Amino acid sequence: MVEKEARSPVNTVTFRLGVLGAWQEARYTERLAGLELKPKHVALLGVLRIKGAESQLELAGVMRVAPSLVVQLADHLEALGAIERVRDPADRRRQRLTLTKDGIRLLNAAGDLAEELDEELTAPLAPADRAALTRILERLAAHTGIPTE
Amino acid sequence: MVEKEARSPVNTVTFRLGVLGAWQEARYTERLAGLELKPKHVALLGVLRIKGAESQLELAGVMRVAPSLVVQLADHLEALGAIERVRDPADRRRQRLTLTKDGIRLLNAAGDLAEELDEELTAPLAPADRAALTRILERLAAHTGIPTE
DNA sequence: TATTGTTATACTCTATAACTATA
DNA sequence: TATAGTTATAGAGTATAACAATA
Repeated sequence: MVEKEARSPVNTVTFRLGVLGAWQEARYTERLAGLELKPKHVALLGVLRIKGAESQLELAGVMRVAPSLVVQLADHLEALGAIERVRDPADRRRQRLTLTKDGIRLLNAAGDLAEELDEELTAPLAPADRAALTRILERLAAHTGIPTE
Repeated sequence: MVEKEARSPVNTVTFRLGVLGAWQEARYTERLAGLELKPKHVALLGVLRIKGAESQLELAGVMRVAPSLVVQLADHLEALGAIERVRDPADRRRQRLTLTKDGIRLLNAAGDLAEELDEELTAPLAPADRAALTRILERLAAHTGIPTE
């Protein structure tokens, strides 16, 4: 009979994802400051490009955040000129959000910043491991229902 | 001349680590509730087992959180009987924190919960990819100075 | 005077609840 | 009456600043 070794939680994937994720997100937040964006704004823009959104409520569902948060994020993005809100003529309660040219530029700029951070983070990894990490995280994201482009 | 493809930030390692990490940490927080612990408490216990701490200030440095937060976390863990605070006789300003038997039990229980979540999260991965993920995250943790047991 | 720990306060993020407009 | 969006409020988490004890 094999006694299971008591492993410290700090060595689990769960724990390390949490710590590394928070660490990397903090650094991303700093770099995004120049664009007047925070990661959640980027997430909203990203979802818009991937699949659009027939309503803000739908967007809240996809992003798994409260509808009231989508309002705040969209307010800011609209003020930046990154998105446009268009009332659905068929149902005037709904606001359709669309990416503007400037929004696409912002999203690409945010993408460049994220890639820079990727480079820095994965610098100590062998090329094969970098590729593996990218592939595995994509797999996990897809499996947990996180939007993927 | 190769034009670099504009990649969406949502497909970067940086962004996915942030989203997956927050998602998994939220689930871990739920499961830990029964132990009256939050992830930061587990982190403190974990660091204590790995390397001990000559002072709370040192612990704050290792954990990369404010000293005032260590006080709160330690207050709670002491109330649970998981740690003991012992004044350093040589320098009575310092509080040395030590894990108790109960603290070790709690840490192990928290480890079991994290392993359960690991199983669930990595279920869709091939065994080789699970191993790769564990190995790569450990590598990244070590490289960014995150404590490792 | 400098350092450790603690307490008081404030800020950020985000959710819940209440409200408005439209259906 | 039900739904989309919005606004108001509240809570969690954590940092910064002020303070106390010891060196």
